[in-house]
Amino acid sequence: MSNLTVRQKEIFEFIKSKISDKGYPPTRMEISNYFGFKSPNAAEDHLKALKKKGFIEILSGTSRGISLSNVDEGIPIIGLVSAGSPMLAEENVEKRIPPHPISSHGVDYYLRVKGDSMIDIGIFDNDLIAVNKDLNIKKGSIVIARIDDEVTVKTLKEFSANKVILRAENPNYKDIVVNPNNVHFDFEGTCVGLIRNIS
Amino acid sequence: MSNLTVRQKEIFEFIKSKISDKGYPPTRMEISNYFGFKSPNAAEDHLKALKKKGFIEILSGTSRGISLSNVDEGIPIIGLVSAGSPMLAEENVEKRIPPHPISSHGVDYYLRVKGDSMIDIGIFDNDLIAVNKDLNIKKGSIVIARIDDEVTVKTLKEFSANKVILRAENPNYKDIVVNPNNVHFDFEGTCVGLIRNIS
DNA sequence: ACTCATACTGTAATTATATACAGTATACCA
DNA sequence: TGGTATACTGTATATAATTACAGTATGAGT
Repeated sequence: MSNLTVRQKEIFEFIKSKISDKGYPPTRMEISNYFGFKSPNAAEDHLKALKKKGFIEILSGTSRGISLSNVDEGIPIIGLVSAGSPMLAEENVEKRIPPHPISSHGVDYYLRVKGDSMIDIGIFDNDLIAVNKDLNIKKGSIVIARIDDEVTVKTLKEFSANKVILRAENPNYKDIVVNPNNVHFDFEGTCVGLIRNIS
Repeated sequence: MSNLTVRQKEIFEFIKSKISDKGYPPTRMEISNYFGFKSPNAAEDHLKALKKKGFIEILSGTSRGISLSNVDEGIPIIGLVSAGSPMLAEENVEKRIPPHPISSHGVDYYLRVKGDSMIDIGIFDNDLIAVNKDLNIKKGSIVIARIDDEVTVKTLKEFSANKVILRAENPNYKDIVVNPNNVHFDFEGTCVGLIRNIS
């Protein structure tokens, strides 16, 4: 999405919004009217730019023949996280799937759960948890944290400038006590939902 | 969906499939070509019939101006089930939400879980379980069963002509042993997934 | 200085599309 | 037995839509 100009992005968003609420893409004329262009060719030029940059496909001779290119479609599933790489780095994306059907917060990605440390609150091995990375971290939240490049899901019990306590929801695990000044520590997000496939 | 003729249903399905895989609705000509009509007016007539029956909306003067009417969109969430009513009766539908993002089987509806009888396998109070109603019931499956108009979710332990054993996944609950000949008993479906919102 | 990308105006032509009108034939309902 | 719905063919036309060509103007990169 990054190598689009501001104007091109506006056009692209307009096309997406038309598709989602009307059910079909706009014509050149409709784009021009919306943006106040006096010539349909202005829209044509923009479409060509979007095509060139790989964001849409244009079917020639077809009315409203604009298809969105399915790059980056869907919410990414993050499996194993490579050391040092940002959560959403492409190398960590297992695949992409549709949005969470009922999450009341935005979902930035799904994280595949490894292990049984959270089974007492119903988070099992191989479940997908829905993560929002911008929500305010607060005591009692289920948080996704990174400690020295290791990513973990735990309940946040305490949270101050020099002491963080993370608790597993499984009596077999001990609390993790961290001083963020001594180790590399980051909150990666908050768990806002869960998805499980039962086959 | 019921008061459509066979032909009309075919047309309607064709329109839906075009929208979902091309991203825009078909023209009269494209419909005619697909069905082998020799006149675009055959398609026009069908569209008018579909409009009259409320399945689509047509925007006049607009190319590909066909919108699906949003009746029955989404997978229903079933909350409390009224005694005697079929699972999917409209009175039982709490709301409708998008499909399960990763379920490998079809999902006919979601059932809102009440109680803690399945917590040992991570199914908690208020979770939504995804139910497929046509899957083969087999030992070990998590099944949705109706016993004398009461709907319950349990693991199927035994299953023969005159004995069914349903087991809760929580040691505080006893097995439910049923003779299908003596009580009103039905399998309503199999649990194929789970969704949870964490707020 | 030159090219290229961006962001448009203005005009115009071909073709894609919607859609009315006139029929034909079958089936069902009252 | 006449009306209405279904399911088409066949023709025709106004208009919706794509899309090429010719410009103008600005800013970035080389």
